[in-house]
Order: sequence, then structure tokens, then C-alpha cells
Amino acid sequence: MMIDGVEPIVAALGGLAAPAPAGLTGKVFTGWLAAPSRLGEVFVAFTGDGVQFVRPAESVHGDADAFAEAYRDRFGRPLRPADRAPAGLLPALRGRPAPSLRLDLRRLPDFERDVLGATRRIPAGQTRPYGWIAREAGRPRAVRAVGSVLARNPVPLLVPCHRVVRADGRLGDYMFGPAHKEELLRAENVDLDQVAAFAQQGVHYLGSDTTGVVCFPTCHNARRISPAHRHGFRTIGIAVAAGYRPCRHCRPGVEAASA
DNA sequence: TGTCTGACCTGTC
DNA sequence: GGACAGGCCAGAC
Repeated sequence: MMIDGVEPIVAALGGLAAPAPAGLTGKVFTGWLAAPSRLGEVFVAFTGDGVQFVRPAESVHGDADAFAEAYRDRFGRPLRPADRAPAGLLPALRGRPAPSLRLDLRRLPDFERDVLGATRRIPAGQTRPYGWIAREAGRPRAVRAVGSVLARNPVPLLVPCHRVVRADGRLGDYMFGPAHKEELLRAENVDLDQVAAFAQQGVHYLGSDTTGVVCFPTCHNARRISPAHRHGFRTIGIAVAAGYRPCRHCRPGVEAASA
């Protein structure tokens, strides 16, 4: 399939008196392909430096031209079909570990890159609040701005913005709808019912009286706390005042985490 | 440059 | 405990 607007460029390149320098077409075009994912088929655009743009086919009504237009609006480059997927893309889209996958986020403002970088560090099966992302991005008060960045996440699934939830225990919104967010989290074995039950009781952190460590409820360390030794806290400050130390894995709270 | 817009948070009632 | 308003911040226009 050829994307609208590509033919004139291809024709112009073909009309060059001399062969195009090696790598030129790679500088002019961005490759794209369709691939299976946890959200169904997705369209993926990528440069030699990594993946730049991902959108579910459903979100552009299965129309590759609409995907190319959305990409061009944002990145100012045309697309051409690619022969093969970048390393790590296919397992990453299926939610599997893919350390070889590279993302090309160079064109994004620093703040967006920092937000997406922090989001990418949330392990599968766990969630973090927007405020945690803001802190990790170095702007602890930019909580609303974090939401704005995630709403424009160019690489959903690869940067797992579905793992960012509201501080009050609710899931919050998602660029493709809250139902997809819930579906993705349940597929990662996040116990949303238990998290909701804790939130209902005003519990947003869990501590262990045997280790003296307090975590986010979805942290893998929190899941290992037996009910007999588990204590719930509304704020990290209350937990610290009670003698608990923030988990070094999930880092709940910047003041205590840096102590 | 100023205004507006949010996938939010928190205090107050 | 639920609703609401005000605050906050970065990006878009």
C-alpha cells in the first residue's frame, strides 16, 4: 500500500541524475507497518533510531492514509511501507519484555521526554499515580501537565501510559478510553478490585510491620505482605511518621525516598 | 505574549 | 464521603 503524498517524492528521487546517496531515503521517509498488539492491530512508524508513533488501527478506522496524515501532522515527514519491524517491537506490543526496543523521542520537548521516560520505568503489573510521574520527571507540581503529555503519548503500549492512575485509586482517563486501560491492566494481572477496595477504605499505601517498608499497593513487594502483617496508610507521610521507610523499588514519596 | 485547555490534586464545606 | 473550586503547569494557538 502506498501512502498519499509519497508518489511525488518517490518520482522525484527516481529522477535524480545520480544514484541517491546511501541512507538518503531513510532521512526523507519514515517506515511504517501494521502489527498485532494487545489493542488489536496497530500501525507503527519508525526511523533508524527507533519507534516514533503508534496508533491502533481502530483509532484511524483502519485507514493507513489517515495514520500517515496524523503522523505527518505531528512529525512533518511522509511514510513508506517497511519490510520488517524494528528489533523488539513485536514482543513489546504483546506486553513482553523487549530490552532491544528503541524509541525515537528526539523531537519531543524535554518535559515530554522526561514524562515518557518515567512512565516507561513502571514495571508491568504495577501502577503509579500522576504525581509520582511528575516527581520522577523533576517537576513535582506539574501533575496536570503530566496528564496532558500522556494524552498525547506518541507511542502507547511501548510507553505504558495505561499504568498511570489517579492518586485517589480511580483509573483516570485513557487516550483510547478507560475500558481499554482497564483491559490492559487486568491483562497484566493488576488486581484492580483489591486496589479499589483499599481506596474505598482510604488506603493508598501498604506497609509491612516485619520489614518496616511501605509501598504502593501494586508494588511487587506489597503483594508479598501477608494480611497479618499488612498495614494500610492514607498518605506516605503518615506511614513515615509511624516508622516506615519508603520502598526503594516503587519509591512512594520524594521526601522520604531521598532520606 | 497572553489566553485557553486539560488523562490532576487537594482543601473545604 | 461526595461535590466543588482553586491551584498548578506546560503546550497549543
